[in-house]
Amino acid sequence: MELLQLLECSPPLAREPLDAERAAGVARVFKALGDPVRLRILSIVASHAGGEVCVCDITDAFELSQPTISHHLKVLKDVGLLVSERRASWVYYRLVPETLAELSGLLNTPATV
Amino acid sequence: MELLQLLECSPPLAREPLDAERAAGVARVFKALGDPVRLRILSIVASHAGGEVCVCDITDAFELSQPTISHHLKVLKDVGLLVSERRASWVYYRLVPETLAELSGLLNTPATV
DNA sequence: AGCACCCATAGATATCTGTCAATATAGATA
DNA sequence: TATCTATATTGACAGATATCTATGGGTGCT
Repeated sequence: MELLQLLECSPPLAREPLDAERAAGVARVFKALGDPVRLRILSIVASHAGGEVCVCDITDAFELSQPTISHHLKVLKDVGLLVSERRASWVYYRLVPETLAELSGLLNTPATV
Repeated sequence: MELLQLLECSPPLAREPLDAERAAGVARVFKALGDPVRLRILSIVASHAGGEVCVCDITDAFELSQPTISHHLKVLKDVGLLVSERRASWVYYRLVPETLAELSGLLNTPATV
């Protein structure tokens, strides 16, 4: 099952105990967010006017090697938080807001549900 | 700075690029959520009627050693997602809904902000 | 064709992490 | 005090991960 589909059919954590299978899928996404560099990359992409960012712009924002940034982008893409598109020599990354929204809903507490 | 305070004064990821210092703090919390066992523990505590759960009940829900569960509880507690209280021989864990709510807010996308 | 630039992949390595067995600590009870 | 139960801590170890260098693949330009 796709991760986004799994997120879509998962009730908030505070509603009922999460079963093992869903927990494994959801944990993959949170683990992707559990790195400061990836959080910053995601934030750069998510907050960028126009909605997409070139890899070169991301690389410039860090003092890390280009392969390291490429690795982090792949992790974020693999869990469905980002998508990429190549145009000419450049590759552009965009946020998948649905995935972020599903995650947000998962964290809703009884008061907010 | 306390992690909850840091979360409280962090704008949504999609509002502006997260600075390195905040990213480090926020990543700690997401990293704690990035393990399936911890997600299930958190969900058990969060969804439990009465709001608190004895460690023994959590241990019974997994086929893992007691020290392993204790370790995961410590991780969740260290990032401010859970608090604990000892009463007699037993230790009870409770959710900190504010932390969960702040995380949820952090993930809000432009459409939802 | 050749070159320069952008990005991804492969391989290596040091560090981090999840797990367990063993042990320690704290409270209750006899 | 001795002992039992519940939980935490310690130490060890296998596997995961973040990072780098080196290399490959794709695109445009001359």
